[in-house]
Amino acid sequence: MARYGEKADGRVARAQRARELRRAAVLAAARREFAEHGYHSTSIDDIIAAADIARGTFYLYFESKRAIFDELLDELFTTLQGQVRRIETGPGAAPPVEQMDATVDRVLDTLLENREMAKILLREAVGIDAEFDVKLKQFYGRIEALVASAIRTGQDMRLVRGCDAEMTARCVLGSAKELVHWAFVERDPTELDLHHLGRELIAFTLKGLFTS
Amino acid sequence: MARYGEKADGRVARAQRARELRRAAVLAAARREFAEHGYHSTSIDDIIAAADIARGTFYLYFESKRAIFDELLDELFTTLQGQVRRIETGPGAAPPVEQMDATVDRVLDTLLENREMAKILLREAVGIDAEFDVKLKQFYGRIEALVASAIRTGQDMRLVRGCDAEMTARCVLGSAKELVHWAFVERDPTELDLHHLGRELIAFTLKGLFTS
Amino acid sequence: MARYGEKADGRVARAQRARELRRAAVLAAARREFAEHGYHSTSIDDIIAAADIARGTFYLYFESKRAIFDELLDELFTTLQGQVRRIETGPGAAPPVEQMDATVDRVLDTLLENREMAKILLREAVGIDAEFDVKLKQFYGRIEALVASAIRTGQDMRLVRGCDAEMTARCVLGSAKELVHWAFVERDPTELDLHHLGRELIAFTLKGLFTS
Amino acid sequence: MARYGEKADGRVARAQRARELRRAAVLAAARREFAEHGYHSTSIDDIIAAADIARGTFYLYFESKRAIFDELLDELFTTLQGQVRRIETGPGAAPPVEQMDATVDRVLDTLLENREMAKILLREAVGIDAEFDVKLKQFYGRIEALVASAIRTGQDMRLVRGCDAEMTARCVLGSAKELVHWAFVERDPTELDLHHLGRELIAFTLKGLFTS
DNA sequence: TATGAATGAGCGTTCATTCAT
DNA sequence: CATGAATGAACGCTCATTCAT
Repeated sequence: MARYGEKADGRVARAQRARELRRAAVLAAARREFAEHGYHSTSIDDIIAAADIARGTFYLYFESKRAIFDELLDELFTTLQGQVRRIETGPGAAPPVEQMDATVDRVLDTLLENREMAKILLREAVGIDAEFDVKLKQFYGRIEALVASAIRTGQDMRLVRGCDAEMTARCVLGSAKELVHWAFVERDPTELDLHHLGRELIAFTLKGLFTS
Repeated sequence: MARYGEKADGRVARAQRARELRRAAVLAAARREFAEHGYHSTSIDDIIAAADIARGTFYLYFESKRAIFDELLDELFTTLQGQVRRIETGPGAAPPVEQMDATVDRVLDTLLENREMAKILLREAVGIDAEFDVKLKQFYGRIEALVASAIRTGQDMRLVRGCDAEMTARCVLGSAKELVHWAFVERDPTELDLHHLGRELIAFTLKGLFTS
Repeated sequence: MARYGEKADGRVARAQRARELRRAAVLAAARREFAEHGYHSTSIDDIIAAADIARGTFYLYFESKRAIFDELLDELFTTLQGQVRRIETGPGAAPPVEQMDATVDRVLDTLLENREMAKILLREAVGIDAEFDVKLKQFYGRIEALVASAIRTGQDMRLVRGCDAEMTARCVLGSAKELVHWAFVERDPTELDLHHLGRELIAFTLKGLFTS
Repeated sequence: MARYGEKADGRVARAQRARELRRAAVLAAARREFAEHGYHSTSIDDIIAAADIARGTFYLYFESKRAIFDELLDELFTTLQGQVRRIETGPGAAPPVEQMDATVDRVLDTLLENREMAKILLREAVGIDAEFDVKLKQFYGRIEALVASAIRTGQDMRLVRGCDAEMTARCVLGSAKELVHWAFVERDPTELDLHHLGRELIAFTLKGLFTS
């Protein structure tokens, strides 16, 4: 019956779980510190003090300061990318504007739930190192591609102006980033009406400044 | 006749010029290094190697690493702020859209002429130190205020939609920043049609995505 | 029984002790270097080489070069001040000269036990920084005040000549400092008869040069 | 007739004189700076600014910072040593105490005339480097030898107690140094009655504290 | 002779990472 | 697995000295 094995497995599994809990606690501590002070101004000392672990323990769970920062970013990237969905145009699909509204609300809610990492994402424009720059570029690149593709679809449907899809996608992305930066870094997003903010963003994005 | 005086003045003036040339060369080297690697990843060593001067020489011309960075930023801030003008609405003023076009073109040309510093401005989002953060915030804050004020004026004239002026100004600023980031950091701005880019930006800003 | 706790406590206590030993070793190394070369001519490099530790290790134990120097000085100040006592004149007190003898012997023994720091104290007249100058001045000031007060008491008792107490206290202090400097810096105090030296100092201080 | 030679000599001599004036001016500037801030806290920058000369010019007149400091010290040493005279005991000589009085007054006046260097001498106990320490030791050693010799003479004449001449000479020297330090470094010697100070010093030196 | 721009060895300090326990 | 003392490369900066003009 492999009782020993079972027992051992149980022990191993429990240890595994404990390990994961610990790891998550360190990640959480690092997230708080990075969000508060930025990458460069956060030292390993800050993180281990916040996580209440020893110096060496940190390196049992993470390869380096860079690695934990990467992991935190990847976590947010993955979560966010799950919220941004291609706009469906098939029969029976919800109206595109409704889909946009829903996506924007989902993204804003996700950012609110992860507001520490959101701050990091918006603050650490670049400058950590070349690899980080590439990662950031890829993340925004993917979103931009989605937006550009939506623009092209909209153009095909005669809903969207005949504009340069790539450049305009950047403009859309920039509006969103700046507005979110304003809300999350300069203001306190818990005290703002994020739904209203989403509507203003979409209105600007779709209609621009001019009265129609 | 004062030949001696003239001669001495000549020597002093030549030395003065040499000094300014050297200073400019160090500034240029630092500009290249900062633009390439960002503030934190650029060391005094990098700068003096790029400028081909000795350690001490650097400190003959600049007080500190921070000081040279500041000077480079201020240089760009001053130049840029001279290009952004309040839109005139009085009788005899050019049509607002023409004024916007002109301002956008001027700014894009200025950025092209200072593209290394433009990269720095767009890359170093924050995190150098508190003073720098304030400076950056003030710079963008001034522009945002200008845009918000233009939006309010436009609203009074029934040209602009009834939107939240502050949030929308952020969106406008964000569109511009992101588009310029795309053009200057991810692409090579010398190979792009900046005039076309400006038109796309203005079109998006004024009309949004929708076909009118 | 708390065997685990005991074991853990034992480990912690041992680490604590090791830390203190190491700290003391660094202090000793610094003391030797400072005594040999003075504050300015002793570099962190000298200290860590003498203590056979790495650069960073030094900063685990001391905040700065200044801090370790201060600690060494304060150590001596405290020890010395405990040896210098106000001369008792109440009934049942030992004769003043006996008290002086005892104090001088105690101080000389203390200096002998701390001869490296004694050298520092006598050598670093001033010039490290303003704070240090103040500290030194205060130390000697306290002693001078004690001596001046003893002189005034002696004058009241008609034991001491009618002299300027402040100036004469300086003379007394100067005699002692110079004699100790001679013994500790120019000679090897371990090869001198410090008791004899103390008697000579007191004889000079009390009786001067002249045959009575 | 060697007219040319004479003219040339005249020119050379005039240049020589100008050179010496310049040199003296630099020395004076350095003296002021060293007296004010001490050796370590005085930089070449301070000296050339005070002397109003160029960096390179300094090195035309002096080999190094150390060299000019040495020269200033030597200057004072020489001047002072000329004022301290062996006490004459032959027939027809003035009474020893009168000679002491005169020497002390001469030395105090000389120190007053050279009070900047006096401050340096008293402040820079040591720590500049080994060579400087030796120089200082030799200077005080010579004075000590003079005093010790005077003590021995006095002992032969039964004027002076049977004390250890070397140690007691140190005590005498120490009294003087400390009193002068008090007057010149801690007080303003121009506002003190140096004659009175000299009398107190001699009284203490000869009679000690006790009432005779 | 006089200049002052240029030099570079050296300083004190920091901090991400390693490793013996 | 957990610890935290130890490490040392790298940093920004200073300043006595040199040297081309």
